Amino acid sequence: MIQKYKNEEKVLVAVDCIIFGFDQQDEELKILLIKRNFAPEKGKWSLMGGFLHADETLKDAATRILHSLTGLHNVYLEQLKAYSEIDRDPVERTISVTYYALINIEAHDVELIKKNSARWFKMSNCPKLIFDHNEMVNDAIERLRYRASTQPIGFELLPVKFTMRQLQKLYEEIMDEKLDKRNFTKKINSFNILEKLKEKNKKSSKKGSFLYKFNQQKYQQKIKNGFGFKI
Amino acid sequence: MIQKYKNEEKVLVAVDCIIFGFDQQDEELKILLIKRNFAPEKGKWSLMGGFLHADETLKDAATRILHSLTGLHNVYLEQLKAYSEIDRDPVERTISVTYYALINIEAHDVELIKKNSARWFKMSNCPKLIFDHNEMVNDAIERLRYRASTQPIGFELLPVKFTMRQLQKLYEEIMDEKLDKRNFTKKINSFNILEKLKEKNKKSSKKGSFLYKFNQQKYQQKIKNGFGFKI
DNA sequence: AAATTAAATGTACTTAATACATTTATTAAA
DNA sequence: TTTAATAAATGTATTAAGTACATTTAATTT
Repeated sequence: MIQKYKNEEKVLVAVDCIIFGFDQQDEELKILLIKRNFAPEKGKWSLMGGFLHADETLKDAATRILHSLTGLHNVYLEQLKAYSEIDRDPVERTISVTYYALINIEAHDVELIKKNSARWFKMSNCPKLIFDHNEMVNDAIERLRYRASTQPIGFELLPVKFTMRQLQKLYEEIMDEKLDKRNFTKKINSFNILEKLKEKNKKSSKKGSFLYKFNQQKYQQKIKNGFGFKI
Repeated sequence: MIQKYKNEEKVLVAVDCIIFGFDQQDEELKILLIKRNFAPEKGKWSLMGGFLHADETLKDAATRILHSLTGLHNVYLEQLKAYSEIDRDPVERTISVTYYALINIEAHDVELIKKNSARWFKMSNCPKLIFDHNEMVNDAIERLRYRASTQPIGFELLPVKFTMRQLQKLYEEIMDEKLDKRNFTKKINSFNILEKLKEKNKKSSKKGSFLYKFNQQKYQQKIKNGFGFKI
């Protein structure tokens, strides 16, 4: 039998989730925050988080935490970074590993969110958060931008059928810059990951705009092989 | 007084370092590995690592570990990722956070390395490592490639004065592809981060090749603002 | 004087990025 | 039924960046 490691100090490990959603009503990128209901910083806004259990990986923990807030399974999750400043949590020494999640904002469980006193906030209007959570959010949006410029983003954040305008607005929100419609369309089409449907969405204009959906296979291919998105 | 978190499980947190160096003799990218001198897996090759202490951040720990092996201070370090599979360390549940380091291979303390039974290995000839360390190395080289394509690399890995050939070989090693000499020179010059010196390095040819050094200020500027390196 | 070595150098071609304005389909109101 | 309103759909010319490619040059050694 191998001896255990001796005299080594164990620490608390937390997992915090930066949950992104794209609100199709007002075409804005949002994050889901909870109102902390215990001391310290009770009543302040915070990322959804929890402690790592002995029998789960970090991703397991992130999945569990996300499910407990949104009711969602099979969510896109990517590990971001470990935060370890000694006093980042004033209660006790805790390091935190962050994950960011991309979810379809229409699909989550509204009741659960209420129960957890959670709310969607515009990214551009993110409140002051507890501890180092604002830094986490900033790091997450930076990573999301990187991902959106190297792999397709959208399937996780949009409904199954969507318009070219919605996709463009999503990219504009992520990149935080206006894009040219014609160049955007040209670029997206060149990736050959969309299927144009015969249906139109008539909500936005008299003319209506055609709906698209992702070609799953080609989309997954692009995720694997990547692309250079620059416009 | 705020209560401590109760009933939460603490875990061991390790830090493992992927230490890159560029060997100017044989113009190869190498990593520094140690021969593990305790069970389990005694005698096997491993990344240099250690446990996180209560009074230090993860980066502090990485710095300490790196210093204990190389004698170097002020080394370039970047956090990579946390690894948390339950049985990744068979002794006891341990999560590990990796950092990669870029060092000038000529500058380290050779005695210390010997004492730690460490050795430089060609990246392309990395041996089988313990636990999930090979995965860590693969993730590290991927990140290094990303960094080399968005920010200048070189200052950390090359001597103060170097030839254009050395810089090109370094990039070729990192990217694992041959580059065209004229296009490489053109590109690097367009970044305007080098100063051409009057001196020549006569070792490599009869004609000799001019030495360059980085313009510190412009180099740091590029690190902040980034560039697109693609050849 | 000739041979050797790697360094230094430029151009034409192809591809990708950018800037930019008009017409069209449909519905609702006059 | 005509007109007004709305956002959608669409193409081209220009500029910038990436790629492919071969010869001459400086210095040293034989």
